Amino acid sequence: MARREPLNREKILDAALELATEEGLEGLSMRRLAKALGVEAMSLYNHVSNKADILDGLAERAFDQVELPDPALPWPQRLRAVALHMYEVFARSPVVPMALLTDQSNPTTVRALAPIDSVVGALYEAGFDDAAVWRALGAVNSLIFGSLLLSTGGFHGDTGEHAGRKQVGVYIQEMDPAQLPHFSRLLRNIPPTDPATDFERALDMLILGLEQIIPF
Amino acid sequence: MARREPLNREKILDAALELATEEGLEGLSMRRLAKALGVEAMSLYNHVSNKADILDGLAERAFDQVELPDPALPWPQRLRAVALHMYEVFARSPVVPMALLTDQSNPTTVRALAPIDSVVGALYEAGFDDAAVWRALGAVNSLIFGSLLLSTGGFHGDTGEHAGRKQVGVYIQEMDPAQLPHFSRLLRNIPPTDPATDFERALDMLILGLEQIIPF
DNA sequence: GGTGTATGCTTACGCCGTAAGTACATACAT
DNA sequence: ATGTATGTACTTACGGCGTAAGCATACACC
Repeated sequence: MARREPLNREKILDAALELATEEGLEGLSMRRLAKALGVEAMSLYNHVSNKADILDGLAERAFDQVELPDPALPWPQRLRAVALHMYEVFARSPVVPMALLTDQSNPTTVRALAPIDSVVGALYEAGFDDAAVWRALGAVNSLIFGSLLLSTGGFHGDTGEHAGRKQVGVYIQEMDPAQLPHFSRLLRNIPPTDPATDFERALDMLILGLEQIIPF
Repeated sequence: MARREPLNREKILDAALELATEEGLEGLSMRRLAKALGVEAMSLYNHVSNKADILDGLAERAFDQVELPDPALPWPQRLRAVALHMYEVFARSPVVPMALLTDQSNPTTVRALAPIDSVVGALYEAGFDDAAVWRALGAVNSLIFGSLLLSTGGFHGDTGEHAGRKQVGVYIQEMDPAQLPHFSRLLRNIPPTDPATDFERALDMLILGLEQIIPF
């Protein structure tokens, strides 16, 4: 009886990322994941400790892909580079920001936190004190994660919805232009923008704002 | 046999908000909600069509609490006022932004979309074209929802975590200051900031940025 | 009193994460 | 060559979830 090629953590994470990318976070279940690997659900527990562990692994892999910028660069460019890379990496694996924000994942390894450290370093170098660094870090993270979540799924009536048009069309028909004049005007003319460049512009505005309040 | 006080949608929404505020979105289940109302789970379906309907109801109530500013105000102040009110209202009911961003709720009524319409109106008045309005709306929403989600729950290693100290303490101990020098310095000195005022500052920076790029 | 309708209860289905126990293939010691 | 230990996988089971379907009951109105 031919023994099956053995399972391991990496294979599980590979399959989990693929499944979650196709089916979303709620489509990623231990049973479906096992089935995709040709295995029973409980067998997974020989290689990962639970579902949160899988999500942590995916998050860690993602953080790991974020390139850290040359520390010699001026701080605004460093901040910009890290934030953009984080956005791009997470946009490629939308499960990860979703899992992070819903507290289903909470990676704490050095590898995962290195990009954050880089951002914090840039802010300290700019001359901000602890409180200002804390606030600025929060603002940058909010923008990154908010943009990601709004552009993948959440609240279609509101923004993004990557592909656009499809669901938005429903709103246009249902909406009474007399009651929501501006919003319905906007929806009638949705421009073909790309979430990534939209994020980039917002980030630049934020960095501009930061540069204007650095203490001297 | 004493007939019980009849159920209705409002009572269900009241209890749902209370339960979700105490137990979080994942603690809000039809069974637990029914138990809190002294009723069986399936009885709820006589008054709401499903769980998403309950979440839509909560979101709508929240949006309804957002005060719309005097249209006579200059557009930056109007934008600021709506965004701040949205933040405050949602911060009071953290389930709502969570449900919106995870696509478990998607309200489409006029009442729910009025604040958005107000924001869009302010941006058009500023002179932005469709694409710029679309982007600015996305940036504002990202900041609002990102701030809310990061400060309630998501990714403690990263930011906010309202009460602070407790979980952060764990990180400080586990973290190697040699590998994450800046981040560990920051965590050692977490200043006692309030998420709401942090959001306010970030919003002001964003509005400042918007004012600088209005076309003339 | 009879009937229609709205409300609530019960049961059941197919999911979920995972605890606990079992079967078995290989690797090694004797 | 035989026996044993180890690790992997499978099976079963528990208590949760959302909700479809069917049944019981209490009231409003004739």
